[in-house]
Amino acid sequence: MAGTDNSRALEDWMLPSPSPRTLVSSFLNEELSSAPFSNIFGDNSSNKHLDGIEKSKPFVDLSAEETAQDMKAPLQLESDHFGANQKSTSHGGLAERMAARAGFGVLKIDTSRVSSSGAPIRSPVTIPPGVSPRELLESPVFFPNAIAQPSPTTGKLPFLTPNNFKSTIPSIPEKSEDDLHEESGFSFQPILSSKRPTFWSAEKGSSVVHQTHSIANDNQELCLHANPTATKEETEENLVKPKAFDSMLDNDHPSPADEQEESEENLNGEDSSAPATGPAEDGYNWRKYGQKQVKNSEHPRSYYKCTHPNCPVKKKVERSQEGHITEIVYKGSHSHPLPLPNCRPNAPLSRFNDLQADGSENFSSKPGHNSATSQGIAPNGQSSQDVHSGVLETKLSGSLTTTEIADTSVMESVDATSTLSSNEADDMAMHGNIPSTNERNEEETESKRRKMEVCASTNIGIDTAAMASRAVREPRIVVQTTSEVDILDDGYRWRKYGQKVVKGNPNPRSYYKCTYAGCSVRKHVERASNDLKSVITTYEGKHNHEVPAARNSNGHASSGSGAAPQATSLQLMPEPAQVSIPQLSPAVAYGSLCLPPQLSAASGSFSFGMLPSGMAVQVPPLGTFVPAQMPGHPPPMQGCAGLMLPRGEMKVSPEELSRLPVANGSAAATYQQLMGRLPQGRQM
DNA sequence: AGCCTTTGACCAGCG
DNA sequence: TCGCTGGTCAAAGGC
Repeated sequence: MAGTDNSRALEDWMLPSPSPRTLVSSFLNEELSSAPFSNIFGDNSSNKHLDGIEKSKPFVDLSAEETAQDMKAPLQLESDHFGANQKSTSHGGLAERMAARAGFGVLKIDTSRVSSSGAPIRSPVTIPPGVSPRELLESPVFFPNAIAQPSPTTGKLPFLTPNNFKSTIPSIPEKSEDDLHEESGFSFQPILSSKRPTFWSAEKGSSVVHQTHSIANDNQELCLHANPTATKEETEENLVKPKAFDSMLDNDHPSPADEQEESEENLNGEDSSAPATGPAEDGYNWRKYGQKQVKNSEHPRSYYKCTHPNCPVKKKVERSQEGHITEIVYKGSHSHPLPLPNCRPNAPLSRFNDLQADGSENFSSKPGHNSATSQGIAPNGQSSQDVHSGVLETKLSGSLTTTEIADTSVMESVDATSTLSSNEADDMAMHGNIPSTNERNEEETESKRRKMEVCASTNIGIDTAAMASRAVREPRIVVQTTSEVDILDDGYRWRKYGQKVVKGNPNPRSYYKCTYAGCSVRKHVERASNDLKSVITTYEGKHNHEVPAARNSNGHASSGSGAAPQATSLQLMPEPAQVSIPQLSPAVAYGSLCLPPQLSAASGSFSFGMLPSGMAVQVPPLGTFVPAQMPGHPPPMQGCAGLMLPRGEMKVSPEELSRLPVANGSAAATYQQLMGRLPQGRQM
């Protein structure tokens, strides 16, 4: 079909673009993070986001004939999605509201540190001192697929592997735009991340940032925000954190779990001042249209609709009197990309301040995830799920289960935490058929899961009550992808210690332990009983270590797991074996055009931008250049390294740009060429 | 002024 | 057909 390629291309490229933040994070180290990121950006970059939105409609160059396999897919990079002035006005409440709206935890950014610097943040994209680039790096936005999701257990970004891309992307059905809109499945991308402060986090320390992308059917809404200046209500999304689950929907009262988390953070020396209050949002705008007390529930149920025109997505939220979210059920699939705070109509720029303060992210974010669609590869439905573009840094204070089946995503809370303390039991169960705690929990959770699966919708349930009662317990996270992917390759190293067939699923379940010394994280992987292409991975526990160094194409761990690499240690690693850019989400494509970070590292600051609107450029193959692995950081997104230029900053004609050697992997050369065109003062 | 929340009433599905 | 229940509508008020 002639339209197939275009559709694919559209689908791929229309996906939510990675946040510049994420791009930056891919190559920044912690040292750099302390530098005033805003220095790089000129005033020009600020306050242009709105304008950029209008101009960026042709986000995707459909004229490109390259197929997804071509590695030459034209990419029109959008720039000016960055927010305007960054003002750390509101530090709390916004995130909470966002969380409530989106049903996700809100990333909280310690803006206090930012403000303390005394330097006004002008750059649309800024990384507050103290904010580790890791968070940026962990941004799910970078993940073209579910596999690329941050580890459910740690929130770290998983290492993107060619296999993942190859295995998932091809499975993405080609859809017309109409189809995308008609998709009713729920895309969900629960991403739990570490407690570390994230780029977006504005609240004290906080915690978990979840970032996802929504499909970008509507380019107009596909605005990238580097600027945390968003309005309160607009920033509350995309962030999914278990903690937030407790506090979603304007919960002003931290749950015991939250408190526990904070305590843990304190112990860890991490900023825990972040209030546990506030709802988490997924980046979408919700309008409450009803509330009522439902039978058999001690908690009132609130009904929300996505405020986007013609968007059928609804969600139900139940929360306890204490404000704890007890259940969130999503229905439908967003027919639009995640509305970014500064992209929203009528959204005052001043509100961005709140966004930043709250650390909410701006990118898409639909709960739900799946290998193919998460991170914006596919908009909706089976193969395409909305992606949460928001950064989610999560405090895993509760149990969380995510299940996706076909176009249905289900996330429900499960009492699986008890299994965390019974690893031995699991072992016994493995070898002696003794029901492990897992399995015991499984039964009770299974019914819930099935119940939710029955609904052709995405459900997110958070049993906050259970969470409260098990405040300290580790969460159990179940992620079911709709594509056949090697979900095992999540960046961590696992040792298989058993396999068995569990009740209700003819497919054997494989049990794995994290091979890291002292790490008790386990997971089991099985295919869905009703969908051979779906893989359900259940994680238990949280990694007490960082994601192991990324492995190169040969399967060997890359260097960098030891000493902290400098931001300038960007490595050019031709990896022909890797998936070509066209097979990746726009996020990757963006990253491919990013410029080498080391050039910006000299000044201790960095910035990024995007290519001028209307430009379609060829992107280098994935892996053309890869930032060095940073200790304690997830493997950098391959192909994502660099500096992006604010739109308008770079005066390069499409013709010239197309000739830039980015396609052959010469990112540095590209960078230099581009930088040479930048106005003085913009360069690093 | 516009958006959102609240809240009581209404509607629809189901047993 | 009726009652129950969940879901939705829409007016009113707040922000």
